[in-house]
Amino acid sequence: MTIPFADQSGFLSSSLPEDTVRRLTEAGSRRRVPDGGLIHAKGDEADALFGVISGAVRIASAGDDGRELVLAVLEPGAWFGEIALIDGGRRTHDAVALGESELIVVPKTAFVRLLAEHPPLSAHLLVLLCRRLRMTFSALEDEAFLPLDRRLAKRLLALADAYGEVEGTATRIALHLPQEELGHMLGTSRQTVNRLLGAWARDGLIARAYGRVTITDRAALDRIARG
Amino acid sequence: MTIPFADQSGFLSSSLPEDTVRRLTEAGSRRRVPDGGLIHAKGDEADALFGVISGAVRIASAGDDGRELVLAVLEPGAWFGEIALIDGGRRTHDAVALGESELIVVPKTAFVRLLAEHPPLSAHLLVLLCRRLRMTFSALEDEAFLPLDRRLAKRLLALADAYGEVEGTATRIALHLPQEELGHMLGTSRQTVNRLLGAWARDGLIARAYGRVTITDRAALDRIARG
DNA sequence: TGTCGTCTGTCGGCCCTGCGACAGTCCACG
DNA sequence: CGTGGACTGTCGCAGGGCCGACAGACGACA
Repeated sequence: MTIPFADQSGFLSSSLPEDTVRRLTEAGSRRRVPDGGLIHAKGDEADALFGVISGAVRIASAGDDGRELVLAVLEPGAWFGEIALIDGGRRTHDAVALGESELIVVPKTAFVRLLAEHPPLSAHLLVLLCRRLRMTFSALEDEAFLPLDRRLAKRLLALADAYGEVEGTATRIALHLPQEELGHMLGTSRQTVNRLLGAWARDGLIARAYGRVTITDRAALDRIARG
Repeated sequence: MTIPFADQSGFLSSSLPEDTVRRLTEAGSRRRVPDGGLIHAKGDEADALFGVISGAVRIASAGDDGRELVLAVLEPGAWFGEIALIDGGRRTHDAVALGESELIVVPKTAFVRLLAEHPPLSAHLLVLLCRRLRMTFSALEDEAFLPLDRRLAKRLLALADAYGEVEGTATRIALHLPQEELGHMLGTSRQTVNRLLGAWARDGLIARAYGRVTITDRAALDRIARG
């Protein structure tokens, strides 16, 4: 499964003229959120756009039972929350801080004003929404088509791209990442994730540690991800 | 599973000022497509926006093997193909005519010009893209969370909404709809669909015919869909 | 009206995955 | 520095769903 938004680390800042980003940041204020702090919940009314300055934000939605689907983990530079602002609807997901995080909060009124006064913004938002749509389509297809091992391999590689810290020939995913969390991301159980990781660890593709995964043979993992 | 786009029968025409729709239709030409005709394939370069005048269009993407994921079946009044036009990328899905169909084809150049000359268009496209995103999110969640019977029930109800023909107390889905096609929509097998439909037919919720399904107890089906 | 391709209905075997259970390990926090 | 909570590793069972197979029903089209 791809991680929608994962390559959106730039979101606004990489895709919009520096000018626009500056206006947004100036219109907003900073807010510090503790680890696990709820930024907004699915179904909330929306009153702001957010940007990640430091830390990380987990975008997820919960099912009827306790299950949870993690759509993305956003890193610094990413912006989120624009959907409900644009269409006036409710929030589509829960957003929770992963580690103590700092955000930029742009009030709805300021965002709307900027949208009206600064025409380039809407043109760029169109492109960015299309990109999100493509990523979500891709996630949907992966979910429907790919066997679990390919999905897990893709997800690990994507996490490594976003959060990898190189250690010699290996890449450590610098996130607190219990196997149950991986299960949530894939819509599967902790035990199944454990079994796959176990097999890969035996073959030397990855190394497991407490709440942490390190990729030791990226090429082999890539081969699994591609089928 | 919800059907993304299913309530987009109006798409542009219901959400945009009549004025804009007129400009679009005037900028385009009409094209007749035979049953099963390929309008565009996933991965194609995009050179036009399409609107459905008559017939229907199936939006789907194929997996590596023969499998296929049907995202939506568009009815007259719906527009599609704007994503690749906006972001300049490839087509995200296959679009195939379902029954002899007539389309409006708006060339890319005309669409782009209208986007530039007619500011309200981009504002409305923003809202519409957000709506599509929400529907795709919803499809993704359904795929991840809902058991098969609920997904099938939801899909039948959505199809009945879009294509139902009332016959007394029953609603016949006026589409050629083999069970294998239903399986494709849900990412499951024909046999599993058959088993579920069989159980529901025994309980009087639906009636099955050759390539056709009729809903006879909508309330009960709704209860299944809601869990 | 006959024929052939499509669609339905149904089995049984098999595999994957979920789930409960439980022991062992790690580490955060007091 | 000790302890409780979190996480891992691993069974085995049960259930759901896939797949191949095949007979029978339907209907489009000649």
